[in-house]
Amino acid sequence: MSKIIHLSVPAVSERIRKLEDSGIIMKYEARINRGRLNYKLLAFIFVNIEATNDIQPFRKAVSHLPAVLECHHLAGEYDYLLKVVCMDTQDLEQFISSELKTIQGVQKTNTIITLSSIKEEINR
Amino acid sequence: MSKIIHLSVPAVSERIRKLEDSGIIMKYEARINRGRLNYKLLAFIFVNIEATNDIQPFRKAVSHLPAVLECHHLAGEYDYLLKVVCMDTQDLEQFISSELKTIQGVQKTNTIITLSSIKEEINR
DNA sequence: TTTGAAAATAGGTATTC
DNA sequence: GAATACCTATTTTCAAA
Repeated sequence: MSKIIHLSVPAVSERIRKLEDSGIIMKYEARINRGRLNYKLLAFIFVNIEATNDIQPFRKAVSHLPAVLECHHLAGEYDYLLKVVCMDTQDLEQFISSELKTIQGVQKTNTIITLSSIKEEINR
Repeated sequence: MSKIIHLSVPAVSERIRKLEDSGIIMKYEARINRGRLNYKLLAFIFVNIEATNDIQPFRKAVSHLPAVLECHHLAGEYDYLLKVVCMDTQDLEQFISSELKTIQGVQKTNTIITLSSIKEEINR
């Protein structure tokens, strides 16, 4: 008998299986302490893309950059928002000049440094 | 024999145990498809806090708001950046006016709506 | 290789539509 | 009466020693 949820083990298993099958649970993953692996700098970078032809290659490029944790298409002044992790400011500079700005069509960017993170979850 | 990594099962288990014990692996979690649970709207909200006295209560308050996935302390024009999930624009309006702006010291806010997410990972 | 715990499965009942 | 969601009991699997 499961203690918290007042359901037997098989009943819980069955519910989980249904969530998996229906795609509500997408995957399971380990949560890594980035700081311990020396990725101590978190930054948000707003990006504007020059031409519509550049959009698809840009999306593909950022998808493959390991420093880019997130990439969101935005409504408003900027086109995209990137969430980026680096080791330090030098590493960030390297990322911006040698990786981000070398992508075709990347025009204006605006980088905001995070001092600390009060909360960081992936699921609601 | 593990196929991908060319290591025996006990060797892999031992590595995982060390990562857990050292705090590099912090936890394991299921990744949920938010859209399937009707949380279809993702927004970033910049926030300024009026007085230094308001900071600690603000941090505590946002930590407990389920709609707030992330809260980062920023360098630059704004003090904090929130990543927020809602069901729709009406739900977002409700969040901003009835939850966020009722927190003591929350002054100027600037909300940016996400149209789509190209990439969304938690680990580097 | 062994052993113990956890997960999967089988079989059965109550409830809902 | 068909489908669903739960139970207990049993078997199987898997990981730690």
